[in-house]
Amino acid sequence: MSDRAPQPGHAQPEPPRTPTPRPGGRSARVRADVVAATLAEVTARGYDGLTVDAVAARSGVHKATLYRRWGGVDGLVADALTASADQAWPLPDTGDLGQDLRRITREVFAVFTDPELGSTPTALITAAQRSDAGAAALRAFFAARHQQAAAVAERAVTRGELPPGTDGAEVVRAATAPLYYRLFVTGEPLDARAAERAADAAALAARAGLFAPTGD
Amino acid sequence: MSDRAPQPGHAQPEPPRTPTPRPGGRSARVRADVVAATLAEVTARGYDGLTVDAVAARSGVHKATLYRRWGGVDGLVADALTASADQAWPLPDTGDLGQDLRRITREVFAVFTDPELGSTPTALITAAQRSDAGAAALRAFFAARHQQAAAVAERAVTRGELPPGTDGAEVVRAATAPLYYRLFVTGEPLDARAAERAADAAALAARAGLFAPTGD
DNA sequence: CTCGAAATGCGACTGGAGTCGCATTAGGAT
DNA sequence: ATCCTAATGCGACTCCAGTCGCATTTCGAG
Repeated sequence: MSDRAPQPGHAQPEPPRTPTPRPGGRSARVRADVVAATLAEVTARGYDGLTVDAVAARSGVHKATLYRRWGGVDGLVADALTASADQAWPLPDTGDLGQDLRRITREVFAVFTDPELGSTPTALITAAQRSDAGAAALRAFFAARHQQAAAVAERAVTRGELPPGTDGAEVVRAATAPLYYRLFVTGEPLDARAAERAADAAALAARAGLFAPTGD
Repeated sequence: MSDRAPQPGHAQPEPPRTPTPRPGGRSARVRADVVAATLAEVTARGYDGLTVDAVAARSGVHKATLYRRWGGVDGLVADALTASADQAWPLPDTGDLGQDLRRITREVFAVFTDPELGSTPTALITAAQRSDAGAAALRAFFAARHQQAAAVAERAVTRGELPPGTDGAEVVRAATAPLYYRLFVTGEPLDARAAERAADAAALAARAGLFAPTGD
């Protein structure tokens, strides 16, 4: 407000000196607000109703800032997904692989068939498929999920229930894939029996050693 | 044409006589052009590059007509998908369920990992997930695929390889779901080994009777 | 405390998607 | 052959997502 301070004179050649010197600052607060607003918007209005303007209005951050830092709706979704990747799902430990896998698939079933619980992850996953940034965030998201859930298979290996060397993440993928397949690819209705069957089939294949290197 | 005379003088109240008397006409030709243009556009520019204007320009059909009849990009994709649902995939018949399923999953793998072959179905599936019309078309598309491919399981039942009452479509879903799961949900890379493992796991579960009503 | 630079706020501008009313064309029926 | 009507062509209009240049604020450094 005092004077202008228009970088006069100094046009010396110092291009790549400090590319990103001080990113930390209020940016952190802004980002938190924006992520929260994005999640709230995507939950309230679904993916198709998600607009940059709405996130700007809800978060109090200017629209141009959102476009500058996130590049658009895609980036917002990707960032929200990244922030959501840390949250842990309840991981069962019943002492039996089949039971554990059933719990996992039932949990997936319960979350995504509940309009309240499922709207946010559904919208997030749908939205993330549309951009490279979103796809990368989605990969990281599921990688974290798989790695986390692989523990049930690893415990089964320890118990001697599964052959050593079994790829735990692959077991989890086999168990949950039919559910996500229906939810996000074919759009077929999902029921509890399908969830159980998928878990049982995965457990069966895992016990047969199909997910171990020597099982080939 | 003889008896059914046109009541010219009769101004009697006949509101719901012929709401949509003659839809057939050049509409068929227009539709064929539009579907072809939509497929060409979605193949050439991907889903994000698909615009109504581009389809209008390529097909020679006016933009307003496209919006009137198809409602937008979503409807165009849905119609293109419906038109594509009839095309048959090569269906193996090796005499062994495991081999047949492996052929199927390898075919899926081959198509979707080939940039040339896979771009159209990939874009179509991605696009279809964004609207109700597209989702409905996608369901029909996969229903046709499943019903078609279920034949390999039904033949296995006839051979005595699978228990009677086995849900053939469910077997196919189990075999292919892990592939589509990676392709369209997690975005993980797809390899031939994963395709084989999915087929083997499905065959194993099917033989164990998990997809038969008594298998519960 | 003061200064510098980056990040944000701000509003106007642009471009294209989508809509509307009307003129024209084409197919079906008498 | 001729009329009737639905379907299409046409262009202008609206509206909103996304961009740009500049003013302002805030954080880090000295």
